[in-house]
This record gives sequence, structure tokens and C-alpha cells, in this order.
Amino acid sequence: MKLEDEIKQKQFANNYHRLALNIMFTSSWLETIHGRGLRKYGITTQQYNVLRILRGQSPNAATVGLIQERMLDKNSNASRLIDKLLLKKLVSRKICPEDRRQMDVKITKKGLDLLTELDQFQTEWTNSLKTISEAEAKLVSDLLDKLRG
Amino acid sequence: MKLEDEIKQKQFANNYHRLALNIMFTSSWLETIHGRGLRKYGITTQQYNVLRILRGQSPNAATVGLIQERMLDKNSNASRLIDKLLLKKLVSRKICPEDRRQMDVKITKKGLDLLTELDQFQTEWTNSLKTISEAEAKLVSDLLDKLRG
DNA sequence: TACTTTTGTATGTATATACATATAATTATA
DNA sequence: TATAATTATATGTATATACATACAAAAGTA
Repeated sequence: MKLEDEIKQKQFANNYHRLALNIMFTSSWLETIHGRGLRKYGITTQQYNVLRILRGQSPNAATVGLIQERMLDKNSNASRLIDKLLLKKLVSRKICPEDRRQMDVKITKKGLDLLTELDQFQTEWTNSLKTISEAEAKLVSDLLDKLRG
Repeated sequence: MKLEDEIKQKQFANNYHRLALNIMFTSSWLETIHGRGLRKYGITTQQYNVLRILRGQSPNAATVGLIQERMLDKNSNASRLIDKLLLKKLVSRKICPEDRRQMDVKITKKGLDLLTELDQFQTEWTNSLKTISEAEAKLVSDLLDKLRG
């Protein structure tokens, strides 16, 4: 559905304005779908993002800073997301002996198992985006890279 | 900068996955820039969104439901955003006499003046997106519409 | 070595999101 | 008309964002 109809706005100042609104609208739409899917598994999209980063580092530990710099939302608060994941025993956290300011954060067996379970869901939800061709998906992605300069 | 470098991730499952992450990343980037600009004027991006919708209806009133359906983030909570705008006297709110369940929400003179002041800033920030051509902006926007089905 | 600066992480506070539920007014139905 | 169903909005609660600030450890410098 066209953005005009989604937000019932007839016109925009120009195509840059329309694009900015469309990106934010589509992002909210994506996060809503993704979040509802993850909810059944007891985690949020941000917590999922952290777990994915930790799996990427596994079996090594990651620091809070490394997680933060790899998150989609750079303003998110990795410290507190890790607190939540700790409560669910999906990650472990201990002071790094080499640099005692840092934290060694690792995904646990339980966390890895959850991600394995979620891989199928992940495949399904990206498949639901096949309303455009893979070439179009690449084109849009490349233009978004260019947009950010 | 390429998404790969922004979030330090070497590869993605496929171009759909890369696109989904890129949209969410770019949206967060846009909101951060926009939000920092608006901050000087004492409002948030969501409050700005509500004020724009109200200006579009002005001099008529809008109901809370109408605002909600036109917001970029459909899950946002228009009631509470209106509370915040009321405190700043940027909007007025009174019970609709025809249907006493509804609220008549209107932008005030103060609200309109703030938006006028912000129009210049708005032009500048959309101009900052001219790293891609207007034709490319339209193309991406149309493909995002198609992506959502 | 003593002092300053920088770095890594945590925390306080205000705002917003996501979902469930509550409440009052209106509309539909028996 | 009494009752049930629906609609519009508000509120409770958990989570996350945005920014400032705090604090301890490490690194740099006199």
C-alpha cells in the first residue's frame, strides 16, 4: 500500500521528504512484525539483536562496547539489555581480567539453543519480504547506504 | 557508508535480510538526526508528527483516533503525546459535543507559530538527504511501498 | 611516582513503545 | 426500553530510547 494511503497524507514537500517518512514508517512496520514473532519466545527485537551479535563472537566473549557498536540502534543501551538477558540466563557476564573496566559477555548454551530455534522463524520472516525481487532488495539497500553518505 | 561497516557485520543471509536491517538502521539514523534538531525547540519527533497532523486539519479539530491512524508509528500512544503537547500549550483538547467519547484536539496559535519556525529546519534536514537524486528517492520510496505489500 | 585525561560501563531521569485492560458513551439488538 | 456489543479514549506496566552524569580503571604526562 502506498505511504499516502497508510498515513492518509495526500502530498509531501518533495521526494526526499516522502522517502524519509517512508523509511521510518516501513521500519516501524518491520519492527512490529518482527517483535510480535519474537514475543512468543520471550525476547524483544533489541534483545534478539544482542544475542545475534554474541553468537557471532561465540565462543569468545564480547565487551559491552563491542555490542553497542554493532547494534542497529546505536543509541540503545547495551548495559541494560544485557541485564535483561542475564535474568533469563541467555548470557553470562563477568569482569574482564585483562582490563577490569570491561565486561566479558558471552551467550550461554540456553541462548544458543534459543537462537537455533529462532533461525527457522527468521528465515520465514525474511521470506515474507519477497514482494520485491532480490535484485530490487539489493538496489534499495545500496541506495540507503548512499543516502546516509 | 555501507551497512556492513556501520554495524561491523561481514555478511547477511540474503539481500532481504540485509534490506530489513538496513531499513531499521537507516530509520534509527534519521530519527536521531531529526530528534537532535527538534530538541532545541523543546519537542520530540513524535510530538512533531502530531503537530503536523493537527496543522493539516486546522482550523478544524482532530480526534485522538484520527491522529493515531495518521501517525508514522501506529503503535504510538496519541493520548499521552497529546498530554505532553497540552502541558506546553501547543494544542487544546475538549470533549466533542456531538460524541462525548471523542476528544476535539486542535493546534493552538503557539503550536502553529512553532511549526512555522520549524519549516525552515525541516527544509534543511530534507535537503541534507540529497546524496541521492530525487529520481532515486522516488524509486526507493516506491519499492518500500511494494515491499510492504 | 603523582597527577591528569581518557576509556568502559553503569545509572538517573524523561520520553516513548507495546500490549492489556478499564471506563464511559454510543449503537445495535432482543 | 432494557441489555448487549461496539467504539473512543485513557491508564497500568514492562521495555526501550536519549541524553547527562557518575565512577572506577587504565593510559598518558610532568
